[in-house]
Amino acid sequence: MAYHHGNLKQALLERAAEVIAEKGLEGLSLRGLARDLDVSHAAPRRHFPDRESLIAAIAKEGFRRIVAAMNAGADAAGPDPVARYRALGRSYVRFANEDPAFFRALNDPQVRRIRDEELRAHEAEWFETLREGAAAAQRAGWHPEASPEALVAFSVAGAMGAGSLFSDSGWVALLEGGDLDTLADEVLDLIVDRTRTTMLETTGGGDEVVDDRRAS
Amino acid sequence: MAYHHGNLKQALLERAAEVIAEKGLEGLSLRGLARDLDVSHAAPRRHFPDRESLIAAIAKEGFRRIVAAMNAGADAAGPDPVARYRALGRSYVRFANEDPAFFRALNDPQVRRIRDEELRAHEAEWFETLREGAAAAQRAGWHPEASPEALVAFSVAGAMGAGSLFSDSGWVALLEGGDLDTLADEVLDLIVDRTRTTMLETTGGGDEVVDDRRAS
DNA sequence: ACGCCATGTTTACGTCGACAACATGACTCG
DNA sequence: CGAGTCATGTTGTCGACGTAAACATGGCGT
Repeated sequence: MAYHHGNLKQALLERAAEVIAEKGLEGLSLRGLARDLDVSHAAPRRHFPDRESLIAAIAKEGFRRIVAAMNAGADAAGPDPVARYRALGRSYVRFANEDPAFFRALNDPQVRRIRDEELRAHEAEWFETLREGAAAAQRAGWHPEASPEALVAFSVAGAMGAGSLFSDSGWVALLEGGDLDTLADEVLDLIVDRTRTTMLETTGGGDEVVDDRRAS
Repeated sequence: MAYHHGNLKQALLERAAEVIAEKGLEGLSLRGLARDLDVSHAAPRRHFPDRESLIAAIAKEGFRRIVAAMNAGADAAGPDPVARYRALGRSYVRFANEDPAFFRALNDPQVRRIRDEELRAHEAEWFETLREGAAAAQRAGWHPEASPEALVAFSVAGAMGAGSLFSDSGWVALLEGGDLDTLADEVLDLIVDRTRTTMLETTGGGDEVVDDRRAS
């Protein structure tokens, strides 16, 4: 039996993700992790000086994964900026739906209050990904009448809101029938509202755009 | 000196609201409240059997206040269903912006996981308020092409998302310049998108609707 | 071979939620 | 008016947790 665990840091992160999925963020304790990994209660301290830093590490990884998923979704959506923009949001919501507890943990007030340069940078990167997507879509004729910053705020709000909604079984239970994926698609359609593209120039335009619902 | 506090329950709720504003929900402890109110550490137990029930009580009051604010906003917006719908959302975002910590606490995963019939009923009432507002707006010609349930989901997502965004100084800091109230108005405009009203029937219509930005 | 350093252990302290046993005093009813 | 009952607060205790300091182990480089 090794006195040293070998790769305790990684094991902690992995087990922590499991615990969050099972009991949520506030069910996560350093001592509990230590027990689960058959290690003394103070061992995790060598890798994470306090609970907050463990959570910060998990959150950083989470934002990294989300941004990666969003970029992958956009790339799969092809070159059209509006389709790419829609795919950003759709990928975000899909992430929220596929790993609800993890997603909710990322937006937990407890996480949002952590002062950590790296974490902030990751958050900002997510934010900027949406900003650039919205800006590109607008350059392509989407909502030409709106101010760019309003479109950013609208995009962030739409994404976070849809993520919150679809990651929470309590809210989902209040939605009547239908397939969740389909409903999420419809919500994304309302957010992106493709007939808005260049509408102010060519009234009634937009009918010829391809349906990108499944692009992500 | 009274052996009995007199109105400990109310005092606990009030002090709890302060603590949440100062340190967030996880900074709230029964023992801490007891200290603040110069009462023994077990006294709060007589009124709230555990921490969760205290939080549930606060959350119920919160949803009650939010629904009241939304209805008041809608009433102030006049009879037009679309204007009323917009006012529902605008009031929600205003609430989030005016009492950020309290608003965030209401959407805390910790709260969302509480099993409490009354709390659930209050949440559902909020949800249904938005549902009815969206349904009325649609009957008035708003987004006639969309499925009602998609509009509900879109409304809930838009509201929660905008609330999350504007109640979080971290996110707000990433928004560039401008007045927050104005930006919130613009976001609500993008959500409601009044030129959408009866657009499919009378293409290009909607220019004659009054501006209800300040209606709430 | 030696010693340093990363990594884990042990012990300890203070806070917390929760529980049980007890104290006080207000209010009721005979 | 006096006894009892009940709501409300107190004290004491337990186990879990975060955090910290002192100590142990063993791998690795010089």
